[in-house]
Amino acid sequence: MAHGTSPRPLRPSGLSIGDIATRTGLAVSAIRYYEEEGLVAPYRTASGQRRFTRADLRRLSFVRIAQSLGFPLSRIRAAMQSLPADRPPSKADWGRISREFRADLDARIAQLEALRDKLDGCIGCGCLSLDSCALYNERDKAAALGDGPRYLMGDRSEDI
Amino acid sequence: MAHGTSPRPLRPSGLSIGDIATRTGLAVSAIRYYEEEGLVAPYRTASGQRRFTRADLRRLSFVRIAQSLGFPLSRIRAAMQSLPADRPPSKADWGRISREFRADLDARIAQLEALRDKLDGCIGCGCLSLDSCALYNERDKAAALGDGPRYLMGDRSEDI
DNA sequence: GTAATTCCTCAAGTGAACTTTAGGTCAAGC
DNA sequence: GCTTGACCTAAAGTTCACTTGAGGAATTAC
Repeated sequence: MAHGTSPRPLRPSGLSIGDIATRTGLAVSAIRYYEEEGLVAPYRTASGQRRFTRADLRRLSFVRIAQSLGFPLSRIRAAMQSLPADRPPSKADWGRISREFRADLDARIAQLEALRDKLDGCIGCGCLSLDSCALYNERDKAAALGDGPRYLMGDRSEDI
Repeated sequence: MAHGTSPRPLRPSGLSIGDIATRTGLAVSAIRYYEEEGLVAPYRTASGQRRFTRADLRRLSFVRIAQSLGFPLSRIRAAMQSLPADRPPSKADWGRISREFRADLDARIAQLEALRDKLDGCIGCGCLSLDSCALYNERDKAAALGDGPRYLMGDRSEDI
């Protein structure tokens, strides 16, 4: 920690990257990476050091939480782009994004449950080799989870 | 397809990698990769071409299904290592692995539901910035999902 | 018998989400 | 006033799960 034994109150000069790291549990290198990726935009001191506001702290906490829920950074960035740039986001702003993610999450859980039930009926009964097996043919259906292992979310609308 | 317009019956010589690819929906390159990773072990013809048995087809189908459920290859390999090497796996063998994955899946769904509910209570109410927020402090708890973004499964028992 | 496929290996590339390293600047504590 | 630690940038490395490409051999189709 840079500014003493406990992180100083945010005012007047904002938090350093080290302070933010300990507060959010993110690595310093991860925070720099998130800035590169446009997930957060700290201002700089005269000498070029990053300084973070309370709103930045919230953004980064949200990134961490959404990540732990399995959302890719691209999705998180997209959602956060709807946050206001001119004023600090309000409770309502965050609530809107939260509801968006909540809906995605519900869908993902439902999909997972459906597949789990097929797993019971299908692998459990040994029919894995049959061409009529529901799980086996899952790939043919529109409702299948993303078809690449890298896209667990199933929310990627681009090509592939 | 190598052996005619429709894939020939498995006997006497097994299926080629191309046949397996069309049957499982996997790419040829993916199947080669899975062999490298020890997930399947086809035999070879005199000239070095891969030939797959019915048991191999089942293994690869299982890999595809488990992948779509979000399990990493390392986990799938670990589970399949308990399959017998000397005889083709029985219905009971697959059933045991299936139950194992089903349990993991249930746990994952439960975790996701718990986090979703916290998302409601926590981000929804705007408390994201408070140090007492449950989601915010999720990382401190043993029950948290894997702490790296690459490990959505939370089933990785190694270091980190 | 030849052309078109399919197959082979090995090496390198891809994308996501970072970390690590190298080489330096700046600020805090004594 | 100097050392120590935190900070900076830029580039390269890491892991997972593959794909792509190069260069060549074997098989199949006509």
